[in-house]
Amino acid sequence: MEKYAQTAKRKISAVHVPETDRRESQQQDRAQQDRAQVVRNGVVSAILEHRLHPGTKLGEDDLGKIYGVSRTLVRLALQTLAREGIVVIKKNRGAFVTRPSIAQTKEVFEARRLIEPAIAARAAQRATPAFAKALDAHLIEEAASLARHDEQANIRLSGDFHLLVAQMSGHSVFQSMLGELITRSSLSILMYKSSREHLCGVDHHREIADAIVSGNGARAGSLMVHHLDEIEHGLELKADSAPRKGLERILAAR
Amino acid sequence: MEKYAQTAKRKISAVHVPETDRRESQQQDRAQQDRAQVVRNGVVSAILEHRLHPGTKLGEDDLGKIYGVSRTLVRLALQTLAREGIVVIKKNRGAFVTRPSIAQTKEVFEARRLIEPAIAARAAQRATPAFAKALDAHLIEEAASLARHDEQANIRLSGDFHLLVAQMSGHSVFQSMLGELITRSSLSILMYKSSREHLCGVDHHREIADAIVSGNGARAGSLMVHHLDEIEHGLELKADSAPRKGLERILAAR
DNA sequence: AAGCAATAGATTGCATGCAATTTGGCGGAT
DNA sequence: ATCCGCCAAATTGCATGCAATCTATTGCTT
Repeated sequence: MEKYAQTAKRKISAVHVPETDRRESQQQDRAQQDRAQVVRNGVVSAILEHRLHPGTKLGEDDLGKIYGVSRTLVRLALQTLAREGIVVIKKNRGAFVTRPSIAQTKEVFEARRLIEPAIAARAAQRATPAFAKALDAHLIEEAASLARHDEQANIRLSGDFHLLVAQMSGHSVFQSMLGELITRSSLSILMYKSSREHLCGVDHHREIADAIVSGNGARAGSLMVHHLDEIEHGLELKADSAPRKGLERILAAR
Repeated sequence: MEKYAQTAKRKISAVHVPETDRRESQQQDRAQQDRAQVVRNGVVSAILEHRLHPGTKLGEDDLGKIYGVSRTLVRLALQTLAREGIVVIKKNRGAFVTRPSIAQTKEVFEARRLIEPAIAARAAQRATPAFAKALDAHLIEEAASLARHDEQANIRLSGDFHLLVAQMSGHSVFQSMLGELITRSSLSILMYKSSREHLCGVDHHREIADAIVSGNGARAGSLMVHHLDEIEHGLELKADSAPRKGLERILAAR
């Protein structure tokens, strides 16, 4: 439990975006200082890669030891995560990985169904060869992760696709909103995914990308909604199977 | 500069909402501890009431002295404000009240035009007598503030109306998103409002409320879009008159 | 034996202190 | 006279320490 690679949002930032856009989004990110971000990203990665489960307690000292930083920075990271809805801080109790309720999960997907079509449509309007290339490169990588059955990579790349589209939209507000929603979605998926077929193929993404590149915003939007619907319907959002957490979940499944 | 009343979101919380909703939104808020929130609210109020202007530096020691808390808590509040987009933190430089650019302002309003109709429609679906009463009470208060030419109160109440509708929607994700957008809108309005007629009458709000109470979601949504359009068009978002900030900009333009 | 109370341990909340970085002023060189 | 570089004051970045709160174990009482 000593090395937590921080690979989230790794290659996303390598994509070229117009100068004004980049300046703005950077401006926002500069709000967080470096080392706290490392902790935050580490936790997010760990969650996305199933190393950390909903309900797990994140002690300040524990994290501090792992990352070699003081509790001050851990606290800061935890605070950020709390604002993103990834972690819940209970007063005098500590921080815990959020265990999204069914209602919360539905809310997150509803929000995505509202925002993402708009994002996709905007991206289609602004499509350029450079963007097309970036999309293509991403889809190839995504397909590769799927081919080699690298679930962890695929989960991350799957989210990155949506983030990439958001970046193409050139709308920093939508972009940051979607960032939060995607992470929260991942948590929900992690918690409620039906045991069978959890990985959505790359086909949807491919279709959406095509629509965007060809400038067909309306089609991109409706495809996006459909895609999100499929993801949500792939979850078992029933009250009975609901909050299966850490160890119990695995044990209870047998 | 000694007493910063913290009246933001004051009566909002007095509105009755279904138990499940309240529990969830509280759960989120508990992430911030009390005293840091006091600082945060104080700054927000100060901004909304024109006591603090875009570009102003918010020194840690200064705020700490004013509110009687240590820099640790000030830092936390500043961090929160930064995430909300109200403040920009420059590394090793300090925190400054955000000076929203024209592009950012447009983005914020675009986001609101997307989200708020959906919120209004949802609110209309869930309309209950209790909610109707809350809306009515709010509109009366808003009209009163307008009648006595209390601009500060009106600015705050005007934002609170939208927040109230969001609360009625029972959608905590939309609610928190809108909270941020509204505060940022206020900043933009503060910066770009045309010198003449800045206060939008209470008429729009009244119409929207009526549509919601009568359960007409579609109408509530379109009225909302129209309302937001009017607000945005009331701003002077032209590059020339744009960021009338300190002196640098004006001088640099020559 | 079960339930309650008190104490000990652990963990978070917050403040303060020290190191690092930036800013503004001062002096010297061109 | 202007520009460049250096030094000092101020401010933020971060870590540590102490107090407050919660949890859990132990022991006592009924």
